[in-house]
Amino acid sequence: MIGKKNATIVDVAKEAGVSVATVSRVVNGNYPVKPETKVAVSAAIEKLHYVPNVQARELNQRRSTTIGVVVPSLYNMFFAEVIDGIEAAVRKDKYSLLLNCAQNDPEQEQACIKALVARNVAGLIVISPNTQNMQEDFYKQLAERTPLVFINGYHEIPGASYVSNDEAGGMRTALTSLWKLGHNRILMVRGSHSDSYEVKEKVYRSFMEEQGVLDENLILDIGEGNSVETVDNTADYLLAKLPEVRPTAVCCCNDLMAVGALNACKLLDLEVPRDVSVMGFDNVSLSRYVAPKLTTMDQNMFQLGESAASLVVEKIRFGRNKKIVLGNMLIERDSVAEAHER
Amino acid sequence: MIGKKNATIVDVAKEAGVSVATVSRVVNGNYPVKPETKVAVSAAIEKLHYVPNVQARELNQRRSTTIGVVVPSLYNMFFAEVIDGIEAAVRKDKYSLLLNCAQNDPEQEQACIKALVARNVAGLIVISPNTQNMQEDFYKQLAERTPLVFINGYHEIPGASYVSNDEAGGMRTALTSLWKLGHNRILMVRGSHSDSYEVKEKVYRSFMEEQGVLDENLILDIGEGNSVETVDNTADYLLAKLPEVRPTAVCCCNDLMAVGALNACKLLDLEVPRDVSVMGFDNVSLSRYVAPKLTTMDQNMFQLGESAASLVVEKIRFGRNKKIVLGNMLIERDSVAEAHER
DNA sequence: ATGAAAGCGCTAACAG
DNA sequence: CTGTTAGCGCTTTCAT
Repeated sequence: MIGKKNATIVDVAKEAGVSVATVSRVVNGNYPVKPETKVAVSAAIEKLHYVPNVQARELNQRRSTTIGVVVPSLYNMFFAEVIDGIEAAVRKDKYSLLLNCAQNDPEQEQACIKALVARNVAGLIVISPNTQNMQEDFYKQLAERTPLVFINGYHEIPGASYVSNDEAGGMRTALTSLWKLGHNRILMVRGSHSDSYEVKEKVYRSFMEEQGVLDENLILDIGEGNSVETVDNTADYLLAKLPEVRPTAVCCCNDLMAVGALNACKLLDLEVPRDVSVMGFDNVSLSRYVAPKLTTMDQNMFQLGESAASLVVEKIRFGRNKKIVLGNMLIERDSVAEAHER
Repeated sequence: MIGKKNATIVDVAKEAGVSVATVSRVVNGNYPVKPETKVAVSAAIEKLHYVPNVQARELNQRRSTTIGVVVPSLYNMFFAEVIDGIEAAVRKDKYSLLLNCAQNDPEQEQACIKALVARNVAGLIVISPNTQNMQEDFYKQLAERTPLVFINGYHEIPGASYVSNDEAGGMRTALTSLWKLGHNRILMVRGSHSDSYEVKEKVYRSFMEEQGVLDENLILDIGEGNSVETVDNTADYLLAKLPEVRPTAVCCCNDLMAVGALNACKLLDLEVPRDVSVMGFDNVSLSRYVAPKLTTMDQNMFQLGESAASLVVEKIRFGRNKKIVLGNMLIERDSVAEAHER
């Protein structure tokens, strides 16, 4: 490395003609220091561009002010918006954010977390954890030593905190609203490897059973639900599925899939919502920009992130774990209408 | 904090009945260790769930394996996709990523960077730096002590590395293609506070001057270009501007603005591209999902991120700074067509 | 092949 | 009010 070496507290002490303890005191302002020495020290700090080494400080104090975040993907705006919320909240509490992307891969998810733990994070937030990892002992072990909060994770891990939207309730609301509009053949589109999909499918099944119309053919798993290809994959699947099962409505587990559904309909010359209704989930910004605008369940991502941040901090400071379930709301726009015969 | 205390190297040494040096050696595998002791140590590590403390290691070695990233906003998918590229590349080199969001605020941008420096990052990547900060001494000072790379930053800072798309070239290509289609009243839509906009406006001006049709009324600054409100703000501005200046085409500095333009046209009953053409910039995923699909300049965000990562690493390891300019390509979709009288 | 010890940059008693 | 010192968890000579 080229470049000037960073000044240390010792350099500053020498420059100012005081001890390192005094420098530390003026930096932290936690003990009285005579005004004139403070001035001298400040001058030295200024002159040498001294920046305290947080790593050293935290090592000494046996604490940490960084929190680790693991996302399955950055592709879905859902995650970006959640991260935004986390970042904003965490900043207020003077923590920094170490971000890792698991790329929808359970092993990489574990690797990310190990790396984060090695970096001595004060706590960990995992967004939409991989189902498989939740079933193994992995997270159980982890929760014993590191404050851990899941966003939209549903397996019970002792000691972990949770924040989620009421996805089950949201799904039921979505389904109910569709049903009331006369839709009796509702195709559910889901993805793989996340608990959220399981939760939603379960609600779908019980709702449909209640109505006495559960049809296994009306559940479609399009695979990875948060990748660059999700929209196009969904459209591809639906190109075959739609003519085959002729649903009156398509109820999707996220907005990416819903946009894929929109595109498939366009290709099949089905007009949305006249010929078929499309329901989204999440209410990412994208849902307002497509045509027709998506009717979708809002997940309030920013708040999801904020809440998660406050829960890690609470766990870090007081050892308390908690569960927060945020309500969600149906955003009615233009992709859902009354069912028609066709 | 509740929870078990993390084991340290000392605990492991005791458990295995060896010295800390030996434990260090088996952890790092950098010195010969007798097989049986290695086994004993490994067992102790396993038993105590020992994870080496990276902070302590790095303090000792006076190095760092974390790199800091500053984005102005997470709202525009442009940034998410760039971060994705950085994350993937950085991971390969065993670095971790400390993410900070400046929320489009120059002061917060500085605060982010200071926090990152205090955390002893090995290097820094700043995406779309704030124009104002680039003009002050701030980055100049910084570059003297910390490896620094800008993504789409244009002020010359000695010692910094740069990666950008050829935004000037891209703008010219976009304009040329519009011009060839007969558009002679091209409204340019830009944002504030980023060098990118300046670069593009400059190209716009000289291009229009060359054609002898430069009209100050045809340059519109919609303010913040990467916020939640960008799309709607743009639409609002355009609702007034479009009837007033009656352009044949709208050339936008990013896709968010272009989507806003699309929405404004819809509201004004202008059909795109029949009545007016809309040109985007970036080619974020969004641009494929709106209707009509955006014709736009691809910026290849992932590669932008990857390249930036490789440049920081190069600067960290060898002290070399470099400039990379990636080419970009016009993606012709459905929002641009020949100019019509109207 | 292994241990003892110094020291990375910092804070926090403790002693003046 | 200020200086001295121990030690955070780790790596790395230097001995053995």
